[in-house]
Amino acid sequence: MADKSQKNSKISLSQVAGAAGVSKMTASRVIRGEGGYSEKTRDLVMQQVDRLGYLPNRLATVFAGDKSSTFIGVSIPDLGNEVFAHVLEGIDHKLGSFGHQTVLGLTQHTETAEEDWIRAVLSWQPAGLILTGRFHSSRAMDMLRNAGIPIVEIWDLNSSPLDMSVGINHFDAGFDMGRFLVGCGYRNIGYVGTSHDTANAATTRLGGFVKAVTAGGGAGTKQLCLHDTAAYYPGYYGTEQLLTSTPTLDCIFYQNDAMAFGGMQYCVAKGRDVPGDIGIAGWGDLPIAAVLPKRLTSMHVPHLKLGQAAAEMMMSRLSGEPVHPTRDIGFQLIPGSTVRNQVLS
Amino acid sequence: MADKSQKNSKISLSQVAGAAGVSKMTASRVIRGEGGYSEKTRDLVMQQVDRLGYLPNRLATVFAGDKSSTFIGVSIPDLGNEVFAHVLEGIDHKLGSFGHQTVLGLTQHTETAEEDWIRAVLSWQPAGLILTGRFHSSRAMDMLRNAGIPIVEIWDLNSSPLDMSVGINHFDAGFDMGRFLVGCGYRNIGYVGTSHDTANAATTRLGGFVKAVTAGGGAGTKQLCLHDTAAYYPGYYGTEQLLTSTPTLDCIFYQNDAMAFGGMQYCVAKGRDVPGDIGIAGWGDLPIAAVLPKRLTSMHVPHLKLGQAAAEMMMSRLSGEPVHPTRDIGFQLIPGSTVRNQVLS
DNA sequence: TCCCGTTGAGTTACCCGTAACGTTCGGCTA
DNA sequence: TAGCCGAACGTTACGGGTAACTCAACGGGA
Repeated sequence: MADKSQKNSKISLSQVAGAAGVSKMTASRVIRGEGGYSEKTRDLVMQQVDRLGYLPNRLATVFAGDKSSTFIGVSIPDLGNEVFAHVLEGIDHKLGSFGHQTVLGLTQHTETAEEDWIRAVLSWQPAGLILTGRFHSSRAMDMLRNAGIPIVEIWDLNSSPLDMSVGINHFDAGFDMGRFLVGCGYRNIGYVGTSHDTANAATTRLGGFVKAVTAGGGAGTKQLCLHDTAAYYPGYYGTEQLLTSTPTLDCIFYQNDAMAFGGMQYCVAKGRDVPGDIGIAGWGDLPIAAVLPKRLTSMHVPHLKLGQAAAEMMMSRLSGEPVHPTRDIGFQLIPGSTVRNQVLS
Repeated sequence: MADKSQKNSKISLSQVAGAAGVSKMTASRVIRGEGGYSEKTRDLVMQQVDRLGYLPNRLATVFAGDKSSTFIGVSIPDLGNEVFAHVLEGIDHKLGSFGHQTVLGLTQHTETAEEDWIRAVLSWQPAGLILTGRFHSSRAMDMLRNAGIPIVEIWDLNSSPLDMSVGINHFDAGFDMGRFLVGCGYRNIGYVGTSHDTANAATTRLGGFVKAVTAGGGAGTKQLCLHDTAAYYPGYYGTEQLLTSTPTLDCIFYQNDAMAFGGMQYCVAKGRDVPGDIGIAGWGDLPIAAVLPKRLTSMHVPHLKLGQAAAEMMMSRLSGEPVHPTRDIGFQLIPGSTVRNQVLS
């Protein structure tokens, strides 16, 4: 009896059944609680389950039933950016509450890393995929279409998604920010961000931004795209670079709040008054804003809610409910006090 | 020919084999590239693989070979804390580079959530587990011991781990910070952190801290533990609470940098000079420190490296190499300038 | 007493790859 | 030209669990 518990290797259903003196099928029925057995049998089986520490092998279940698993592949560009950490948190909580698991993939903003990850994760027969962004390599697109599982594209709202999409329209959001800054009277506006090989939401946003600035009579936006992470320190030295090469700028828009904060610190360190001398606008409305004396001009996106919405769409689809394929989660401009007061027109 | 590509359902090896006019086994050999086939056969098979978009079903592979999967379960308390986001990033990159996948579990600092997640993830036959912290429920411990797979406990160095452990000694780190602050001449030191139902690294750290302060002649540390997340704003209002109830404090140690930064902002807002009136010390050395005019007194822990080290230990163990069961990743005290200069003794 | 429905439990086939053999066949040697 | 060998490829069994089916025992009503 006791010698069996020495074994480290996996306990299988038939071992449990054998120990309980019943057939595999009976043990299976008891463990799944689907009925068709006497109470005595149930006790016999459950006793052995406890004694042997049996854990069902879900791989085998998926395999046998030709049904999909309970794990969802989730691709995220990176976690250095707080924004995506919150999105992921929202996704994982919601998925967990439905008994599903997150299989993570950090793609480093590259399509090839995403493609490799998609191939790997699809080979494990996931129930669905949640992908950040709407740009994927063509081979990735082929695999995704062939997979025949629910897919939610998040962050960058895709009006004609592979399957489903939730996020915001980054072009519009960039446009709104541009119009707002122009409305504040700024005309020589710069941009500091990071560049990646592939198109992404930040690029789209910048497109909308530039359009609004140009349409509003601003000079062409002076752009600086660093080959670095979109973090505090790159924001600092990016601002240094930009202001050194173009000292006439009266306002800078940043790819995200971390960069904007870094930029603001540079300005403060150099004795430039914000927003008197120069306006600063970020993106994302980081939690740190709650304790700063000056609220950073930014754009609020409900990140946690976005993640939860993505997971909910996935769960609805998996349970066969009708799901609207796109969902705009919305954004809100935070006027803040790092730009001049808006000029009423 | 073309009508087959309409099918969304999974393409199996035998379908590929059938289309190529060879047996399953031959197709399998070609796809795995293990040799034993002619070039003509290889071309025939690979042609069908491309045409049909065949993706191997890894479930079946695991099943057939009785080998484990390429899943590594990774439990993390939460991602609101930047620190753990970086650890996770380090883990996922390293695992990914070895062709393994991260199955994420956010435990919200609770043992029951961790236990539920462990049960769920073990049923997917992961190759190994990486768990944050060294405290687990007793049922979790049973399952972990029975699982017979490599386990790395991270963050809080466990000198007698379940299997392997990498991290730092939080008691020592807390002690060092306490001794440092006492050395700076502080005697009425407060603490602001968050409380959770279960023991964790922050608790251990606080223990070491209190011991050093008491041993150094400081008054008993006045502690405030909020039921909230360890973030900027809780640091702000926690400081307000603590300083209102105990105005005589000359220094506050925080659970992490975010709280410390929030606390510092409160002090600044109330016109209190840091470190003239009051010293501020945090924990974690956040990236934001790089752009602040005053370096926050803190403790640097190489988070990314910690995550990578955990993944490396896991990979070494899985490939059968000998692995030292514990690894101290080390920490470094950042004196900063939010405390008074150390009094030389 | 016979028949039939119900309940409890066993049997078989299957899912998709792979390991371990078996088979075929062409080429080389004696 | 028999004999042998090895490359190339096929066959079979297996793994853990489940669906669908079969079967035996038992009890109640006609």
